[in-house]
Amino acid sequence: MDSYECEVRNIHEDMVQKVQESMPDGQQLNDLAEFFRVLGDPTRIRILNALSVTELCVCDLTAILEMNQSAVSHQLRILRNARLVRYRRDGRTVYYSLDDDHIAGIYAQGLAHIQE
Amino acid sequence: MDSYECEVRNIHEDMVQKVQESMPDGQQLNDLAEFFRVLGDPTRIRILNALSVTELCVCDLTAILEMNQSAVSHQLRILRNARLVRYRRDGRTVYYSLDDDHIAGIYAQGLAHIQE
DNA sequence: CTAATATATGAATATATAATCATATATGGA
DNA sequence: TCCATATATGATTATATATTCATATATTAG
Repeated sequence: MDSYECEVRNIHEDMVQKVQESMPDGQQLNDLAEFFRVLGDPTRIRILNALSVTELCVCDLTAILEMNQSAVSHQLRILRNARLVRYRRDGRTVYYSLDDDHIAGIYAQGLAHIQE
Repeated sequence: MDSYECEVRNIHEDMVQKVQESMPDGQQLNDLAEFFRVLGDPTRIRILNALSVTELCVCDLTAILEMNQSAVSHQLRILRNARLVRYRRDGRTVYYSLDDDHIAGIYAQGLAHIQE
C-alpha cells in the first residue's frame, strides 16, 4: 500500500496540484466509498428495495428474498451499521424500515444510470 | 444460494406479496448493485473525485493517488466498463474524464448521507 | 527500423466478504 | 419455570477483488 514509486514524468503539474488541493480529506473519501460499498450488493439492494415499499420484519424479508434467516440478519446488520435502515422491536418481531432520506434519490439516480 | 428453507411462519402475507409484485426484475437489481459496487472503493472514489475537477491523464492520476501506474490502469478499466469515465488518446497520452451526468448528483447525495 | 515513453493487461497473492451452520439471546405464553 | 418462536451473531468456507509484478501494446522521435 505504501510502495509508491512512480517513475513516470508528471505531464500536467498545475492540474495535479489543483486537484490535490481540492481533494476532500481521506476520512471523508473512505466514508463515501464505504457507503457505496454497502449499496453494492444484490442482496442488500433487494432489501432496500423491499423496504422502500413498506416496513417489514425479518421473517417477511426471508420470504421475499428466499434466503435463510441468518443471511438476512447478517445483511441487515450491515445496513444498520451504515444507518441505511432502522428497526423497532414489537414483542418477538423486529421491524425494519429505511432510515435515510437520501436513499430514494440515490437509488433513482443509480437506476437512471444503468438504464441510460 | 439455492438452499432456501425458511421454517419461519410468514407474518405479513399481504405485505410480502405486495412487495414481491413491486420488485424490479433480477437483472435490473443486479445492474444497480454492480453500479454501486464500482463506486464502493476508495481508490475509485478518489479517481472520480479528481476527474470531477478536470480531465487527467493516467500519469497525472498516478501522481495524485500516489499509486503505481498498473494499479491505476486496472481501476480505470473498471470505471470504463461501468461507463463512469470515458477516455481520449492524444499521442501516447490517454486522457480520462467523467462520463455520466448522474455521478455528480449521486456523489453529492452520498456525501450528504455520510455528513448527516 | 530501434529506442523510449505511456498505458494496458495477464497472473499471482493477499485480503475482504457473503452465505452457511451452529448456537446464543430475547420475548411471550403455558 | 419451561418451551416455542423470532432474531442475532461467532466461526467457517468459498468466492471476489485490489494491488503488485512482469510483460505486452501503442505511439513518437531519431
